Amino acid sequence: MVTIKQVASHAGVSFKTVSRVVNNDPTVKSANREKVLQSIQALGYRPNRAASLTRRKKSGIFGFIADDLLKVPYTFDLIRGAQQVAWENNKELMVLNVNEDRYTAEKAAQNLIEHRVEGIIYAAMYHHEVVLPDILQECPTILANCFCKNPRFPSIVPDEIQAAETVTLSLIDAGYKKIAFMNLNELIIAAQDRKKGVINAFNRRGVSLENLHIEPVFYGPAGQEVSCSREVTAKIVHEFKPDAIICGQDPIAVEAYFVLQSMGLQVGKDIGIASFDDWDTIPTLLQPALSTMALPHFEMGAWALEYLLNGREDKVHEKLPFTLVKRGSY
Amino acid sequence: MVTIKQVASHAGVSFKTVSRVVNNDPTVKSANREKVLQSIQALGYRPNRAASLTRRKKSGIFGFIADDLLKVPYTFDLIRGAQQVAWENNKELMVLNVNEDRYTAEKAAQNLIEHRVEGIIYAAMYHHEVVLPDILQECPTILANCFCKNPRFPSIVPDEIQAAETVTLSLIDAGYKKIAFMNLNELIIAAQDRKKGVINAFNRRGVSLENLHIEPVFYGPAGQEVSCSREVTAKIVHEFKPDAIICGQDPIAVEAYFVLQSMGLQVGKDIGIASFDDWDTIPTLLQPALSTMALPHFEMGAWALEYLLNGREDKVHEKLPFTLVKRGSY
DNA sequence: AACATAAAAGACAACGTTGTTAAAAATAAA
DNA sequence: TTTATTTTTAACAACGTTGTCTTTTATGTT
Repeated sequence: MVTIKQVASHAGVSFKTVSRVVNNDPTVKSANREKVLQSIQALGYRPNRAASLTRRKKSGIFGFIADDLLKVPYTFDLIRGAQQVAWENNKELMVLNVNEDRYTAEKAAQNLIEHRVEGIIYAAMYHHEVVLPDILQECPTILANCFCKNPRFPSIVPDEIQAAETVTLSLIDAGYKKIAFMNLNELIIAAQDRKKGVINAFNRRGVSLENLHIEPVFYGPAGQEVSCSREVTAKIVHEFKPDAIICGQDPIAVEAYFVLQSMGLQVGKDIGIASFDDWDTIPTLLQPALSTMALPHFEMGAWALEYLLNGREDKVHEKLPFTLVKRGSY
Repeated sequence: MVTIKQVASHAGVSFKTVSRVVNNDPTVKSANREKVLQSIQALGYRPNRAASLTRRKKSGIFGFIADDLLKVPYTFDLIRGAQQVAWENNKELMVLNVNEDRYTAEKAAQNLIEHRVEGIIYAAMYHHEVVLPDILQECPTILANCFCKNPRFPSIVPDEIQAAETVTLSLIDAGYKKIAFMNLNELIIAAQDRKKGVINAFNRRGVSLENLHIEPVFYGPAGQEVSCSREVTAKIVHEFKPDAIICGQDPIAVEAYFVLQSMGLQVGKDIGIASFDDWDTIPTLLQPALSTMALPHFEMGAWALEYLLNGREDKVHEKLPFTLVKRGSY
């Protein structure tokens, strides 16, 4: 490949002048700058990042380690958010998808550190606790959409309580009186916190908890969960007779819609439905479109990169709010 | 950070010996190797990739440019496939998500070339024609899930004709007599090719085309398409009276299921449904689960990286087959 | 015109590695 | 034991940049 020295001799200046032009150093006479620019163009010169990094102290690269689990569409927004902030600051993001057996987080972190990244975001597909390899202590690291035992790692997670409280208040204020909540697997933090949020809302509005029914629809250890959304929907409608149902995630709502339709109930009219996630394409695929609490994935990604970018060292454990996306389902 | 020289003086050898140990050079006495290894451990040495790249000819890095559109869950498999092959060969993949206005493919390619990547995969969310920036000609580049006018760029795309033919043959052979195909927007290549495939199947089995009805359910220019899946489903069932429907993509099937249920028709019993994509979570969310032609995203990603890895220069335009995932919908 | 000063360009070391070649040490052969 | 040969280590250049310092050139002042 063409080097700075070849450009220099082609332009008839010293190679240091070429370096100055490439780095937009203002102390170059415009006549020379012009000559150099033309030579760069003519020879097709491309700076060699590796070489420049040997002299610069900062690499300008940030790492993003993604739990392979990253299968759910909207989680990609975590990457987007981080990348957006990286672009705005002329930084680069190296995304590595990891996977327990094939390519471990340990290996990924090692690669990133060898590239001298300025910081690492470790992101998980769903909000849960993770165990990090020790090597991550060698580099500023922030957890996104997850947390770990070691308090020295800062983290940014969605505010599950706020989300549940917000959507429940919205339902109550819209006039719904009897609400059922088909929760996620109670083993996961999101389910536990959302339960609190729903109850908070009832208490804040002074509504008796007799008008609330909470029941999980996923059981079993993570990864091999069994769903019983349809059965629970049918049972709840028959027995508890709610006028609104909150679903723990958008796919549950899809199943609920089917069951309700088969029972002759019209969503949005005979019964209100709300949900969590804003799982791309699903909410608008339904009729009426699904009102759902959108996870702040993009915002978490952006927040995490911003944290690293600012060279912060404080061990924050931040929570970001969900956003209510109101559509026609209640 | 710790350098090779610091390790050397700690271990009491020359820095070249440390370099040899790091690179697994067998010509190091095991006693010395041991000493060096311990020093590396003790000092927490991490090789500096940038520095090593100044001397090595190959960077060991491949670039992956993803059309931002990458919003659909399964498309992530393109990246997974490429990454898998990269891992197996001890290479790295730099994934850059691009976006018409914010971060162009041009800019992404420039960055990758500055990192001296050995090759670039340019991947699109859906199978369509793309326009590539000229800079990509400076580096071995292959298109995945897309193609472009310039024949000098090799490409790997899904075999739409094969897919449509396969699923149609499967339906005919399962005894279905009247088949409706709710196609994608006819402006896109997938819709055009699948139409051919469906017709091929009818011809191969000698079934009259009177038993086939093809109609698109998306209209308008890409990006601002209007869907009329529900209307078309209802109309087709009333007028054409098919015993099986093929949906152009899984979300269309979701809508069809709703319409059919509302008409009192049971999928898998009264009417067969098949689809394209294997759009994660959707097929198994439905009841009965949806039989669908899975796009070979993972395989395309892997194939593309393999192509680059082998230093191939031939201008192939390869097609990879879909896989029929048979579930209960027909 | 002479001088002082500021602006621009150049020379050269340095970055942390690997490649090459020479030297030293270990081993085998005589 | 000496010599030849092989194995192992070391010395030093090289990679393509940027940082620092010096020199040259241009500009302004008297």
